[in-house]
Amino acid sequence: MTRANEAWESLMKAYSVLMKQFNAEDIWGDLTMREYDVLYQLSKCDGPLRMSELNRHVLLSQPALSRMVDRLADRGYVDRCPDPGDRRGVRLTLTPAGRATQRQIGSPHARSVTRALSVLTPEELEQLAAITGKLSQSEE
Amino acid sequence: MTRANEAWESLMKAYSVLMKQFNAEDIWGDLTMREYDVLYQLSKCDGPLRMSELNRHVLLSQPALSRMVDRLADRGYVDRCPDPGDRRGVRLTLTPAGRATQRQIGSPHARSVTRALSVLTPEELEQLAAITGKLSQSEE
DNA sequence: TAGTGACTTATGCGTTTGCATCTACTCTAA
DNA sequence: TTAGAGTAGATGCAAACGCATAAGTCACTA
Repeated sequence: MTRANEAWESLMKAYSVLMKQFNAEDIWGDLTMREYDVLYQLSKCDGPLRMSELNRHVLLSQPALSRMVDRLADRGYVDRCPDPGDRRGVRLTLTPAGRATQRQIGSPHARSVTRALSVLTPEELEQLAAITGKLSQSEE
Repeated sequence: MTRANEAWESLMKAYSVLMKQFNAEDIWGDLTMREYDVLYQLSKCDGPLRMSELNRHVLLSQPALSRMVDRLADRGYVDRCPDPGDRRGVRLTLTPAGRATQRQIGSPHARSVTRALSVLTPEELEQLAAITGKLSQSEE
Protein backbone atom coordinates (compact mmCIF):
# COMPACT_ATOMS: atom_id res chain seq x y z
CA MET A 1 0.00 0.00 0.00
CA THR A 2 1.63 3.21 -1.15
CA ARG A 3 1.53 6.55 0.61
CA ALA A 4 -0.77 7.82 -2.12
CA ASN A 5 -3.27 5.04 -1.53
CA GLU A 6 -3.20 5.58 2.19
CA ALA A 7 -3.78 9.28 1.71
CA TRP A 8 -6.70 8.70 -0.65
CA GLU A 9 -8.30 6.18 1.66
CA SER A 10 -7.92 8.58 4.54
CA LEU A 11 -9.51 11.36 2.50
CA MET A 12 -12.44 9.13 1.57
CA LYS A 13 -12.94 8.14 5.16
CA ALA A 14 -12.92 11.75 6.34
CA TYR A 15 -15.42 12.59 3.62
CA SER A 16 -17.67 9.72 4.60
CA VAL A 17 -17.51 10.36 8.34
CA LEU A 18 -18.19 14.07 8.03
CA MET A 19 -20.92 13.60 5.42
CA LYS A 20 -22.79 11.22 7.69
CA GLN A 21 -22.34 13.63 10.56
CA PHE A 22 -23.68 16.58 8.59
CA ASN A 23 -26.50 14.55 7.14
CA ALA A 24 -27.62 13.51 10.62
CA GLU A 25 -28.10 17.12 11.64
CA ASP A 26 -31.61 18.46 11.62
CA ILE A 27 -31.06 21.52 9.47
CA TRP A 28 -31.97 20.42 5.98
CA GLY A 29 -35.67 21.20 5.97
CA ASP A 30 -37.32 19.82 2.84
CA LEU A 31 -34.03 19.47 0.97
CA THR A 32 -31.65 16.56 0.67
CA MET A 33 -27.95 17.31 0.97
CA ARG A 34 -27.56 16.76 -2.75
CA GLU A 35 -30.30 19.26 -3.47
CA TYR A 36 -28.73 21.73 -1.11
CA ASP A 37 -25.44 21.26 -2.93
CA VAL A 38 -27.08 22.25 -6.19
CA LEU A 39 -28.56 25.37 -4.64
CA TYR A 40 -25.21 26.16 -3.08
CA GLN A 41 -23.31 25.82 -6.34
CA LEU A 42 -25.83 28.12 -7.99
CA SER A 43 -25.55 30.62 -5.16
CA LYS A 44 -21.78 30.87 -5.62
CA CYS A 45 -21.99 32.02 -9.22
CA ASP A 46 -23.82 35.29 -9.62
CA GLY A 47 -24.36 34.85 -13.35
CA PRO A 48 -26.61 32.08 -14.68
CA LEU A 49 -25.05 28.64 -14.95
CA ARG A 50 -25.29 26.13 -17.73
CA MET A 51 -26.51 22.66 -16.87
CA SER A 52 -23.31 21.08 -18.10
CA GLU A 53 -21.23 23.55 -16.10
CA LEU A 54 -23.24 22.82 -12.95
CA ASN A 55 -22.81 19.13 -13.62
CA ARG A 56 -19.06 19.57 -13.41
CA HIS A 57 -19.41 20.72 -9.81
CA VAL A 58 -21.86 18.09 -8.63
CA LEU A 59 -21.33 14.36 -8.16
CA LEU A 60 -24.39 13.29 -10.13
CA SER A 61 -24.95 11.84 -13.58
CA GLN A 62 -26.22 14.25 -16.20
CA PRO A 63 -29.73 12.73 -16.33
CA ALA A 64 -29.99 12.73 -12.53
CA LEU A 65 -29.01 16.38 -12.41
CA SER A 66 -31.44 17.23 -15.19
CA ARG A 67 -34.29 15.74 -13.22
CA MET A 68 -33.16 17.23 -9.93
CA VAL A 69 -33.16 20.69 -11.49
CA ASP A 70 -36.61 19.84 -12.83
CA ARG A 71 -37.87 19.16 -9.33
CA LEU A 72 -36.13 22.20 -7.86
CA ALA A 73 -37.74 24.33 -10.58
CA ASP A 74 -41.16 22.83 -9.86
CA ARG A 75 -40.69 23.69 -6.22
CA GLY A 76 -39.81 27.26 -7.09
CA TYR A 77 -36.17 27.23 -6.07
CA VAL A 78 -34.54 27.38 -9.48
CA ASP A 79 -35.34 29.26 -12.64
CA ARG A 80 -34.44 27.56 -15.91
CA CYS A 81 -34.66 29.65 -19.04
CA PRO A 82 -33.39 28.91 -22.53
CA ASP A 83 -29.97 30.28 -23.37
CA PRO A 84 -30.43 32.90 -26.11
CA GLY A 85 -26.91 32.33 -27.44
CA ASP A 86 -27.17 28.56 -27.69
CA ARG A 87 -30.62 27.15 -28.09
CA ARG A 88 -29.54 23.70 -26.98
CA GLY A 89 -28.62 25.02 -23.58
CA VAL A 90 -30.33 26.21 -20.45
CA ARG A 91 -29.49 29.05 -18.09
CA LEU A 92 -30.04 28.26 -14.44
CA THR A 93 -30.52 30.82 -11.70
CA LEU A 94 -31.71 30.70 -8.13
CA THR A 95 -35.11 32.25 -7.56
CA PRO A 96 -35.38 34.61 -4.57
CA ALA A 97 -36.99 31.72 -2.68
CA GLY A 98 -34.15 29.45 -3.68
CA ARG A 99 -31.57 31.96 -2.57
CA ALA A 100 -33.38 32.47 0.73
CA THR A 101 -33.60 28.74 1.37
CA GLN A 102 -29.94 28.25 0.51
CA ARG A 103 -28.95 30.95 2.98
CA GLN A 104 -31.25 29.64 5.67
CA ILE A 105 -29.71 26.18 5.48
CA GLY A 106 -26.22 27.33 4.61
CA SER A 107 -25.84 29.35 7.74
CA PRO A 108 -26.18 26.55 10.31
CA HIS A 109 -24.40 24.16 7.98
CA ALA A 110 -21.40 26.48 7.73
CA ARG A 111 -21.27 26.52 11.51
CA SER A 112 -21.33 22.70 11.59
CA VAL A 113 -18.47 22.58 9.13
CA THR A 114 -16.47 25.05 11.17
CA ARG A 115 -17.13 23.02 14.31
CA ALA A 116 -16.18 19.73 12.63
CA LEU A 117 -12.92 21.15 11.30
CA SER A 118 -12.07 22.92 14.53
CA VAL A 119 -9.82 20.01 15.47
CA LEU A 120 -7.38 21.32 12.87
CA THR A 121 -4.92 24.12 13.42
CA PRO A 122 -5.07 27.17 11.14
CA GLU A 123 -1.92 25.89 9.47
CA GLU A 124 -3.49 22.48 8.85
CA LEU A 125 -6.59 24.11 7.37
CA GLU A 126 -4.35 26.02 5.04
CA GLN A 127 -2.48 22.88 4.05
CA LEU A 128 -5.66 20.88 3.55
CA ALA A 129 -7.15 23.52 1.26
CA ALA A 130 -3.91 23.82 -0.70
CA ILE A 131 -3.40 20.09 -1.13
CA THR A 132 -6.98 19.25 -2.09
CA GLY A 133 -7.02 22.25 -4.38
CA LYS A 134 -4.00 20.85 -6.14
CA LEU A 135 -5.76 17.52 -6.53
CA SER A 136 -8.87 18.86 -8.22
CA GLN A 137 -6.97 21.24 -10.45
CA SER A 138 -4.71 18.53 -11.77
CA GLU A 139 -7.32 17.16 -14.16
CA GLU A 140 -9.91 19.57 -15.47
CA MET B 1 -16.30 32.31 4.41
CA THR B 2 -13.95 30.94 7.02
CA ARG B 3 -10.78 28.99 6.39
CA ALA B 4 -12.54 25.88 7.66
CA ASN B 5 -15.35 26.24 5.13
CA GLU B 6 -12.92 26.84 2.31
CA ALA B 7 -10.94 23.77 3.30
CA TRP B 8 -14.08 21.60 3.46
CA GLU B 9 -15.30 22.84 0.13
CA SER B 10 -11.93 22.13 -1.39
CA LEU B 11 -11.93 18.64 0.06
CA MET B 12 -15.40 17.95 -1.32
CA LYS B 13 -14.36 19.20 -4.72
CA ALA B 14 -11.27 17.00 -4.77
CA TYR B 15 -13.41 14.04 -3.73
CA SER B 16 -15.94 14.74 -6.45
CA VAL B 17 -13.40 15.32 -9.21
CA LEU B 18 -11.39 12.23 -8.41
CA MET B 19 -14.45 10.05 -7.91
CA LYS B 20 -15.76 10.99 -11.33
CA GLN B 21 -12.35 10.34 -12.80
CA PHE B 22 -12.08 6.91 -11.21
CA ASN B 23 -15.63 6.03 -12.09
CA ALA B 24 -14.99 6.84 -15.74
CA GLU B 25 -12.21 4.28 -15.93
CA ASP B 26 -13.04 0.97 -17.49
CA ILE B 27 -11.86 -1.30 -14.71
CA TRP B 28 -14.98 -2.04 -12.67
CA GLY B 29 -16.26 -5.09 -14.49
CA ASP B 30 -19.71 -6.02 -13.22
CA LEU B 31 -19.36 -3.99 -10.03
CA THR B 32 -20.33 -0.44 -9.20
CA MET B 33 -17.83 1.62 -7.24
CA ARG B 34 -20.04 1.34 -4.18
CA GLU B 35 -20.08 -2.43 -4.48
CA TYR B 36 -16.34 -2.48 -4.92
CA ASP B 37 -16.02 -0.37 -1.78
CA VAL B 38 -17.94 -2.97 0.20
CA LEU B 39 -15.71 -5.76 -1.09
CA TYR B 40 -12.67 -3.64 -0.33
CA GLN B 41 -13.74 -2.92 3.24
CA LEU B 42 -14.31 -6.62 3.77
CA SER B 43 -10.93 -7.45 2.25
CA LYS B 44 -9.17 -5.18 4.72
CA CYS B 45 -10.43 -7.02 7.79
CA ASP B 46 -9.31 -10.62 7.91
CA GLY B 47 -11.92 -11.61 10.49
CA PRO B 48 -15.63 -11.56 9.67
CA LEU B 49 -17.35 -8.20 9.89
CA ARG B 50 -20.68 -7.31 11.37
CA MET B 51 -23.17 -5.51 9.16
CA SER B 52 -23.31 -2.54 11.52
CA GLU B 53 -19.52 -2.36 11.62
CA LEU B 54 -19.32 -2.45 7.84
CA ASN B 55 -21.98 0.24 7.71
CA ARG B 56 -19.70 2.54 9.67
CA HIS B 57 -17.14 2.39 6.88
CA VAL B 58 -19.50 2.84 3.96
CA LEU B 59 -21.52 5.88 2.95
CA LEU B 60 -24.83 4.05 2.62
CA SER B 61 -27.95 3.81 4.73
CA GLN B 62 -28.39 0.65 6.76
CA PRO B 63 -31.20 -0.72 4.56
CA ALA B 64 -29.29 0.05 1.37
CA LEU B 65 -26.25 -1.75 2.70
CA SER B 66 -28.37 -4.70 3.81
CA ARG B 67 -29.73 -5.12 0.33
CA MET B 68 -26.40 -4.55 -1.36
CA VAL B 69 -24.88 -7.33 0.75
CA ASP B 70 -27.88 -9.41 -0.25
CA ARG B 71 -27.07 -8.95 -3.90
CA LEU B 72 -23.36 -9.51 -3.40
CA ALA B 73 -24.17 -12.74 -1.56
CA ASP B 74 -26.50 -13.83 -4.36
CA ARG B 75 -23.71 -13.20 -6.82
CA GLY B 76 -21.34 -15.30 -4.79
CA TYR B 77 -18.98 -12.56 -3.63
CA VAL B 78 -19.92 -12.40 0.03
CA ASP B 79 -20.76 -15.03 2.60
CA ARG B 80 -23.24 -14.04 5.27
CA CYS B 81 -23.63 -16.43 8.18
CA PRO B 82 -25.41 -15.95 11.49
CA ASP B 83 -23.24 -14.77 14.36
CA PRO B 84 -23.16 -17.58 16.93
CA GLY B 85 -22.57 -15.12 19.76
CA ASP B 86 -25.42 -12.78 18.89
CA ARG B 87 -28.29 -14.30 16.98
CA ARG B 88 -29.52 -10.91 15.80
CA GLY B 89 -26.30 -10.30 13.96
CA VAL B 90 -24.61 -11.49 10.82
CA ARG B 91 -20.98 -12.26 10.09
CA LEU B 92 -19.79 -11.17 6.68
CA THR B 93 -16.81 -12.58 4.85
CA LEU B 94 -15.53 -12.44 1.30
CA THR B 95 -15.85 -15.67 -0.62
CA PRO B 96 -12.78 -16.75 -2.59
CA ALA B 97 -14.50 -15.39 -5.68
CA GLY B 98 -15.19 -12.12 -3.88
CA ARG B 99 -11.60 -11.82 -2.78
CA ALA B 100 -10.35 -12.60 -6.27
CA THR B 101 -12.66 -10.01 -7.82
CA GLN B 102 -11.64 -7.41 -5.28
CA ARG B 103 -7.98 -7.99 -6.04
CA GLN B 104 -8.55 -7.98 -9.76
CA ILE B 105 -10.24 -4.59 -9.63
CA GLY B 106 -8.21 -3.23 -6.75
CA SER B 107 -4.94 -3.60 -8.55
CA PRO B 108 -5.60 -1.26 -11.49
CA HIS B 109 -7.61 1.03 -9.24
CA ALA B 110 -4.70 1.40 -6.85
CA ARG B 111 -2.55 2.39 -9.80
CA SER B 112 -5.13 5.00 -10.84
CA VAL B 113 -5.13 6.42 -7.34
CA THR B 114 -1.36 6.59 -7.29
CA ARG B 115 -1.36 8.32 -10.65
CA ALA B 116 -4.03 10.81 -9.62
CA LEU B 117 -2.19 11.73 -6.43
CA SER B 118 1.19 11.89 -8.12
CA VAL B 119 0.84 15.66 -8.37
CA LEU B 120 1.52 15.79 -4.64
CA THR B 121 4.94 15.65 -3.05
CA PRO B 122 5.69 12.87 -0.55
CA GLU B 123 5.47 15.48 2.19
CA GLU B 124 2.05 16.63 0.98
CA LEU B 125 0.80 13.02 0.88
CA GLU B 126 1.94 12.65 4.45
CA GLN B 127 0.21 15.84 5.49
CA LEU B 128 -3.00 14.93 3.65
CA ALA B 129 -3.18 11.55 5.34
CA ALA B 130 -2.43 13.04 8.75
CA ILE B 131 -4.96 15.86 8.46
CA THR B 132 -7.82 13.78 7.06
CA GLY B 133 -7.05 11.11 9.64
CA LYS B 134 -7.46 13.69 12.35
CA LEU B 135 -10.81 14.70 10.86
CA SER B 136 -12.34 11.25 10.86
CA GLN B 137 -11.00 10.34 14.27
CA SER B 138 -12.44 13.42 15.88
CA GLU B 139 -15.95 11.97 16.04
CA GLU B 140 -16.26 8.20 16.27
C1' DT C 1 -26.50 24.66 -48.33
C1' DA C 2 -26.87 20.08 -47.36
C1' DG C 3 -24.58 16.64 -44.78
C1' DT C 4 -21.96 14.85 -40.92
C1' DG C 5 -20.31 14.66 -36.36
C1' DA C 6 -20.16 16.85 -31.91
C1' DC C 7 -22.61 18.79 -28.19
C1' DT C 8 -26.55 19.82 -24.74
C1' DT C 9 -30.43 18.44 -22.38
C1' DA C 10 -34.41 15.23 -21.88
C1' DT C 11 -36.75 10.70 -21.50
C1' DG C 12 -37.63 5.40 -21.07
C1' DC C 13 -36.64 1.92 -18.06
C1' DG C 14 -34.87 -1.22 -14.77
C1' DT C 15 -32.20 -0.88 -10.45
C1' DT C 16 -30.92 1.14 -6.14
C1' DT C 17 -31.71 4.33 -2.47
C1' DG C 18 -33.63 6.26 1.89
C1' DC C 19 -37.34 6.57 5.29
C1' DA C 20 -40.34 4.38 8.17
C1' DT C 21 -41.32 0.38 10.18
C1' DC C 22 -41.10 -4.51 11.49
C1' DT C 23 -39.28 -8.67 13.56
C1' DA C 24 -36.13 -10.91 16.29
C1' DC C 25 -32.89 -10.94 19.74
C1' DT C 26 -30.23 -8.97 23.87
C1' DC C 27 -29.66 -6.59 28.18
C1' DT C 28 -30.98 -4.53 32.53
C1' DA C 29 -33.33 -4.48 36.53
C1' DA C 30 -37.32 -5.14 39.36
C1' DT D 1 -38.46 -14.58 35.21
C1' DT D 2 -40.15 -11.24 33.05
C1' DA D 3 -41.29 -6.44 31.50
C1' DG D 4 -39.37 -2.79 29.02
C1' DA D 5 -35.80 -0.46 26.65
C1' DG D 6 -32.27 -0.96 23.33
C1' DT D 7 -29.90 -2.99 19.30
C1' DA D 8 -29.23 -5.71 14.61
C1' DG D 9 -30.76 -6.48 10.46
C1' DA D 10 -34.76 -7.04 6.98
C1' DT D 11 -38.78 -5.38 4.34
C1' DG D 12 -42.66 -2.27 2.08
C1' DC D 13 -42.81 1.52 -0.64
C1' DA D 14 -42.19 5.82 -3.02
C1' DA D 15 -38.53 8.57 -4.75
C1' DA D 16 -34.17 9.04 -7.06
C1' DC D 17 -30.43 7.08 -9.65
C1' DG D 18 -27.56 5.52 -13.77
C1' DC D 19 -27.34 3.67 -18.42
C1' DA D 20 -28.73 3.86 -22.94
C1' DT D 21 -30.71 6.56 -26.12
C1' DA D 22 -33.60 10.24 -28.28
C1' DA D 23 -34.34 14.94 -29.83
C1' DG D 24 -32.84 19.27 -30.90
C1' DT D 25 -29.06 22.45 -32.00
C1' DC D 26 -24.47 23.87 -33.42
C1' DA D 27 -20.26 23.95 -36.30
C1' DC D 28 -17.57 22.57 -39.85
C1' DT D 29 -16.94 21.06 -44.58
C1' DA D 30 -17.81 19.63 -49.22
